[in-house]
Amino acid sequence: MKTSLSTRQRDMMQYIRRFAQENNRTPTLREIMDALHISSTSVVDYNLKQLVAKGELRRNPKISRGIELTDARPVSEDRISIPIMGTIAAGAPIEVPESIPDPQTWGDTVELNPTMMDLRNEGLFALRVKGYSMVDALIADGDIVLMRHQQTAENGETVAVWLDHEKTTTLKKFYHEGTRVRLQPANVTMQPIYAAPDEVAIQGKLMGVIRQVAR
Amino acid sequence: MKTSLSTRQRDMMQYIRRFAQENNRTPTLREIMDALHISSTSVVDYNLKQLVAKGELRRNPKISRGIELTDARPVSEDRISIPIMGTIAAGAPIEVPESIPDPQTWGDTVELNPTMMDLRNEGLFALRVKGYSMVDALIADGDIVLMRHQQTAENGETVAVWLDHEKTTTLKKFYHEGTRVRLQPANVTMQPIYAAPDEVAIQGKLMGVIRQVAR
DNA sequence: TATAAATACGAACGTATGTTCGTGTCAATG
DNA sequence: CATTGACACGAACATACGTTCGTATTTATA
Repeated sequence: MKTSLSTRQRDMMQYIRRFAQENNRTPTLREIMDALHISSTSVVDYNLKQLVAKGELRRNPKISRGIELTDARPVSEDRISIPIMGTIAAGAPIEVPESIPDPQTWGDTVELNPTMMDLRNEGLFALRVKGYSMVDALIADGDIVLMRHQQTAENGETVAVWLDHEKTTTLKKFYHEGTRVRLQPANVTMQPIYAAPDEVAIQGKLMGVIRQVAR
Repeated sequence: MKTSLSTRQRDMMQYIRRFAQENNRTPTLREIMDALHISSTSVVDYNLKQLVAKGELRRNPKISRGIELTDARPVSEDRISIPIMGTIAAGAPIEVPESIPDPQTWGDTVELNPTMMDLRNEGLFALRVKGYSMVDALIADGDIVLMRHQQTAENGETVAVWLDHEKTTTLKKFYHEGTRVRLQPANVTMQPIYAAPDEVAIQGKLMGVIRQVAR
């Protein structure tokens, strides 16, 4: 049922797409008319109706600028922005922010949508990974790790923990074990660290990883 | 110069953002009026002017629905959709598609934007990883790997290669070595595979990895 | 070539939408 | 208590924008 478009209709589609792209809104009949040197809005209207019939567009009567592109609208507009707050470097303490600052002041951000990662938008922040200090957690140099601010952890969750004696923060799997906590590297060949609960402070929890290896 | 907003103005901003998000167009004065139970368009207009003065938005007089978010990203910004074509299971041959099918027929997709991964949109497809056959490449169970369809590779690139004798496809680092090719696991403790160039077929190249560990 | 279907024309019209303006309320200030 | 400035009201108004309609042109079809 792939009805073909007339030249004019194809031109109109192209114009509407470009216009929407550039202006964040769809054009009016008259804008289309002027751009394509059509002599009457009724001609535009006529062809618009054809395009609607052919499924290329939707139109909302009663609403000015009511043209809508049928394709350009994956529901995933529920996109969330996450601020990139700094860097994790091998050995160096992780820069974990005290709190998430005002969105206005964010610099770099990562924008996620549910098709790729479905996170509750709450206390999220991101860090760039520098070096290979976390290969044992399957995290490489250049990765971006997504974290959520939180002070507690369930057993088995990977968290950023502040170690009081080392004066550093590292990324480990967390386990409560009665009077002590066990911090387990993801790499099974490495030894866990044990500590008293009040010697460690959970800074955040690992939610996801993004890695780009080529372009 | 961080002028603060009145409650009403904050509500209006919030509503306008949400409306724009959902409808791909900004609301009219009357829509704002109804939504926020304001009794006159003039009140809306008044506060809109305030918001413009405070730099929160731009307005295009002469144009209906002429409100523009200052921080607005263009509607169909450069977001790219990548079809999730199947699964990589440990041991099993990788399902690498012969070619990218028509977008119309895509089922699941991942949507990327340049803030998280900046890829040339050309021959891209994605696979879900099942099992731990690729931990040595820092790829875990549940990850989504992003690949590009291609038949050739530069030295050192991680590619999906079809092995003629094994009748399987695996993910390895690729090296030309004169008359043979070396397929090197990312894990240095594992032995490389050597093969004649005509016994292997490069199916695609690893572009990125997406991992979600919690929500 | 006759006829129908598709497309184009342009003006009139009606509604959607933004703007203006005189007036009113309320809190802060002196 | 008078003054002032921020904000709200509502109705009238102006114009941006979509729709309709009778008529012309072009294109396909018999």
